[in-house]
Amino acid sequence: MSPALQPAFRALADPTRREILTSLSQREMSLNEVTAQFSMTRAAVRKHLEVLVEGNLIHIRRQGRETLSTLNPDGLRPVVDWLSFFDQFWDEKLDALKTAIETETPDE
Amino acid sequence: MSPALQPAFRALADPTRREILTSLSQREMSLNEVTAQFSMTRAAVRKHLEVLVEGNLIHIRRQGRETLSTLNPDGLRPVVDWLSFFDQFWDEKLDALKTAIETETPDE
DNA sequence: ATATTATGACACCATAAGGTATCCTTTTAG
DNA sequence: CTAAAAGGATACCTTATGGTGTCATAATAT
Repeated sequence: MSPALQPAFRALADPTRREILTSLSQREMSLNEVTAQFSMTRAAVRKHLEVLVEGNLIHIRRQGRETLSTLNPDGLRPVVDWLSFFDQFWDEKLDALKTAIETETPDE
Repeated sequence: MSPALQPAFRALADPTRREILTSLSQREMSLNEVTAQFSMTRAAVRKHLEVLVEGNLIHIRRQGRETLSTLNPDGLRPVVDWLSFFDQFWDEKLDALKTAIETETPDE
């Protein structure tokens, strides 16, 4: 149950995989359906799906003769959490801006 | 002024680079200082820094004989924005939970 | 002036990554 | 039963990546 941050970040590093995630956010899709959205072979897409599984960003299940993939939003949690550490720096800038504005327009 | 999402995600995909970002969040550091935190050569670290610059996640400036790197928190913005699209799925789950709770304890 | 410090610039390497093509197996429609 | 549909599994290929080593160069301390 470890965070598994690396596999997730690794999975997100490829544009094709990010696009796949966006597609799967709409609905569950078979390998052929996912493949139809790209100009690459089914085998290539299958590899991307496997990387996404390793990153815990999607789930795959076999139904009959097709392989259905579904988005696993929770897998993004570790990533978002890691990034949230840097929120403080944005906040600091907002605070600085707020202070600047207040100082700029002294009310009394 | 484009988002440049890919270079940022690419830069974040490596654990060493993520660690560098964390270090730089503390203070500006020279190449030697950054290198001291890892068990790899200065050249290797320098390459990582270059990738971080391409991802717009840090800034580098030459001061005298040293090269100082500083964190650029704003560079994370495109990444966070992209990820925020998926927040809705978490919210949906929260809503489902809330609904479940409300249903579970009918008040009247 | 002269080491020493801090890098830049390359050349080079092994492995990981992203893709393709081919062949085999499992389901399912006729 | 038989062919088409949907994938799985390999083997292979090219480039990108993450690293190392070596040598040259700009700043600095003595």
